[in-house]
Amino acid sequence: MSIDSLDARLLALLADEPRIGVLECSRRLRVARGTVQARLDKLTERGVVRGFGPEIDPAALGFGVTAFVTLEISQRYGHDPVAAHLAEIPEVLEAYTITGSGDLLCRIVARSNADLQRVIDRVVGYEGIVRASTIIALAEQIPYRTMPLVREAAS
Amino acid sequence: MSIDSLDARLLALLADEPRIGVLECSRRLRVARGTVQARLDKLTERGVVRGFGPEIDPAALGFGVTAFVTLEISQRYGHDPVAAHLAEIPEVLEAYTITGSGDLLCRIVARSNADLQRVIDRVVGYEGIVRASTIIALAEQIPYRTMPLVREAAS
DNA sequence: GGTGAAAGGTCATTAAG
DNA sequence: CTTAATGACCTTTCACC
Repeated sequence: MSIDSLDARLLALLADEPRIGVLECSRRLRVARGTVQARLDKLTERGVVRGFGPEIDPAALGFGVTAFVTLEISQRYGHDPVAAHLAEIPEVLEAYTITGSGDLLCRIVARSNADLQRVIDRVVGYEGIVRASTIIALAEQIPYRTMPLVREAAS
Repeated sequence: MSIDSLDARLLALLADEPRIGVLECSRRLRVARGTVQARLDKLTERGVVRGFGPEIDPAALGFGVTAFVTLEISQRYGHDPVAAHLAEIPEVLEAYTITGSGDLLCRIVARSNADLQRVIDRVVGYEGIVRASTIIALAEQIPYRTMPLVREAAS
């Protein structure tokens, strides 16, 4: 069901130095290269590893402002058409339906506070959305991480 | 300052098929291999590409419950000791200081709703935290994405 | 374990800002 | 003049059978 210590060490190693290959991993972990390959294959097919795509930093692209916006949805509209509307806005990085009276929480980025206003205007410019409440992120105290969780799952 | 169309197409290609190499990218994009390498190096050193680490799916590790928790911080404590406390909890995937009266917003995962209670108890078991308000994510309407933003930045 | 194939580096040339 | 792209060559290293 879950993962073991070798899986966790393998993932930590790849997170640390993503460009090293399977052979190099086997040397660092003192196991056969076939073992590393088998572990990686299993982790991938089980969905633990989604992929090795490039991680983009929105701030480096000029989108230095992050905000969390809670949307109140009109009951007459479902979530899906609203989600479809949000999906068309590039600055909406993710969106979740949350507990409460038909609400959505989404993460939005913008080039500046003024630009954030433009993005929010575009978000709420849809009749299914009744109200939006915006929370601006001032500082990133803990950047997105999963490694501690991997270690936790292995123990 | 920003990126151009070739950068965007390169990032989209790598996001789509992460396992292809530099040479394959150059063939797909009809440019020289050195060009692809130079673009990737520049994107990396400018911080646009943070890395190529494995993307871990917490749900596949058994942490299927996601929650957003807003913490109210006692003014006598700074944010930093609270952030240090949160950093020790593996289930806290990220944390931001947000606008408002000394608050923090963090993303938390747990194995179940019952397990979420345990995690939140651990989070609030710190004297610098006055109050916690929890929002549970019911469904992922838009999974985390950056590609639309990359296209936006390139245009 | 062996083999075909890439990665990564350097170079000279050419083009464009 | 500076920056970028190109094709060529080379050596090391890896992935796959």
